[in-house]
Amino acid sequence: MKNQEVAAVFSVMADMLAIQGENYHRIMAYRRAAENIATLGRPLEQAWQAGELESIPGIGKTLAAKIDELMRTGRLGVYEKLQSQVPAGVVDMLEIPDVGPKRAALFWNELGITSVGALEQAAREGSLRALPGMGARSEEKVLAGIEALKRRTGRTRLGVAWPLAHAMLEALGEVPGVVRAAPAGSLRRVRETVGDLDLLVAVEDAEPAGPEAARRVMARFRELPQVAEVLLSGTTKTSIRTHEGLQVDLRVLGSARWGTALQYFTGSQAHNIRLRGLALDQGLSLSEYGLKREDGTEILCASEEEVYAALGLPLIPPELREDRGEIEAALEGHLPELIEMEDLKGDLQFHTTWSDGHQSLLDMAQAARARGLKYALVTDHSHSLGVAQGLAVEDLRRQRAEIEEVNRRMGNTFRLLAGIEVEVLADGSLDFPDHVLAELDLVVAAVHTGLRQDREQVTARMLAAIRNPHVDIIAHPTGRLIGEREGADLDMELVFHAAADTGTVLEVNAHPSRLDLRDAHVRRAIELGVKLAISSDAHDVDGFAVLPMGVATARRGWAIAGDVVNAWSMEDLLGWFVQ
DNA sequence: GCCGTTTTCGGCCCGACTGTTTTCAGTCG
Repeated sequence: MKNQEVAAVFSVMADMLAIQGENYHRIMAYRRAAENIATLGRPLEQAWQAGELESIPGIGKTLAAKIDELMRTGRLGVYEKLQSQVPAGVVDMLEIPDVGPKRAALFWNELGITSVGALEQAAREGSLRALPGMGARSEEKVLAGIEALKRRTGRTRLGVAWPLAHAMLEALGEVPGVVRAAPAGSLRRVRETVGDLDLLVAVEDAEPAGPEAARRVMARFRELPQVAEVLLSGTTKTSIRTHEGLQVDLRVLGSARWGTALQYFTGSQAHNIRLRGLALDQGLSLSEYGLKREDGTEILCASEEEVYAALGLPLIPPELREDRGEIEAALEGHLPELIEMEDLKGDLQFHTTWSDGHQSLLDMAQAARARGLKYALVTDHSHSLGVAQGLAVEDLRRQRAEIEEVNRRMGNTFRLLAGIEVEVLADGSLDFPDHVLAELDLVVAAVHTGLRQDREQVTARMLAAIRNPHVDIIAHPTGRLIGEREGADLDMELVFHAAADTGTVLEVNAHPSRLDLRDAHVRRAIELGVKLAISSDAHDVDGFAVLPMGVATARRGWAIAGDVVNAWSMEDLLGWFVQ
């Protein structure tokens, strides 16, 4: 069984136990296990075979035994028993905003409702308002929630969420009395998709100017053009839904509490729970408003550094805050010195008008240099990728002459390297003969077609490309498009081992629709000794702007500059591939 | 159900907002 399948079983079990009114902490144990399995980065089956299940955080004897049963039989007795007790439609109701386990159980037990459709009908008939704790307003909210559920499009990609958040923050930043405005939540942790947006605004601390400014911020927020519906609005918190159906939560606090607030609203929830536990161990209670001692006195933190320092920890970068070992590493003083955008010295994939790019070699080279890069590898498509007007062998040689001309014009401030994004064909062979590839500085190989091949076939094809002595880098290894298309069904463990053996570099494609390798794969690849390239895949001069998202994805995978070949000097980079 | 240089039992983060309530439960993050 795959990680996602096991995680889904535990997640649904958590929902069912919640509906049955089970102990809250037992439910949380199932949720934590599901989360950790889903983001493990290596096959759970492998950990199972190695007898290492209990080394996974949140997996103890009981859950390890359940995983064992799932792996051996594909079934889980206690899960099937729960399924016979709690109808699937009742679990589905938890997807509705403002319907949690208590209300789902209420609707089911009191009115015999076992589906979202039946719930909608009951709400329309006015039968929910008579239930204990319910009323006409609550009934309306259930209906509105069902409507929102029907419109919902799932998680929003980073490339969409990021500009939206910054547009809203810019407007809020103009309100008089605002001191700071920043994104928090999964956007600040730079997850590849976000479920909602969390925005944080600090106003001046003075009375009554601060509270007045806070009211102005809330009013301005409710009236932003992106807002379709105000879900709730109080003095510190307002939630809205955009026309696209994305929920945006805004919190406003005094700037003296900025550190605890930013820390808290950045999350993740699992990270925060651990942090609050650490605080309690030291006789402190941590909230978004500050640290409280047992005698009730407060410690205010204006910066996140102060929050972590108060708990005896160094600042943990937002990208690591997922409770995947970062707190232990911080306690032991072993936090990695994560790669930073400033470390990048070059780019190892971009396109020009020679194939499907929109600008010339010279324009692209100048744009890359303007972003502080020292070198870039030209990687137009090879000819079999007809949709991208791929290059034929003779085009490649003419392009080489132009590359050399651009290099002469740019002098010693910048260097273009001659490369190609060569197609890996259906049988694992490459689109160009070896002697052509041998003429290039570096060769990037990519699979664009036949991604649906079965696991064995597509993995064999990828391994053939990795083992080809002319191939230096594998572009966007899985080929996934976030929210649109699953990647190829590759055996990533085999891919990583092969890449480590041959020294073949795997790309972290920085485009927000790809981010491929993804964060969990980055971490596993590094563990196995694989080197990475963070590449823009730019098709125009603005395309280099995505590089920070690639860097952030690498950081989420605990990458340091030494793991990333384009954080090295050009000499070191080229030297790596001659070995 | 997990977890432990204060514990193998007894803890397990903390607060805002809403609606239905005369003091709080449910949901959410």
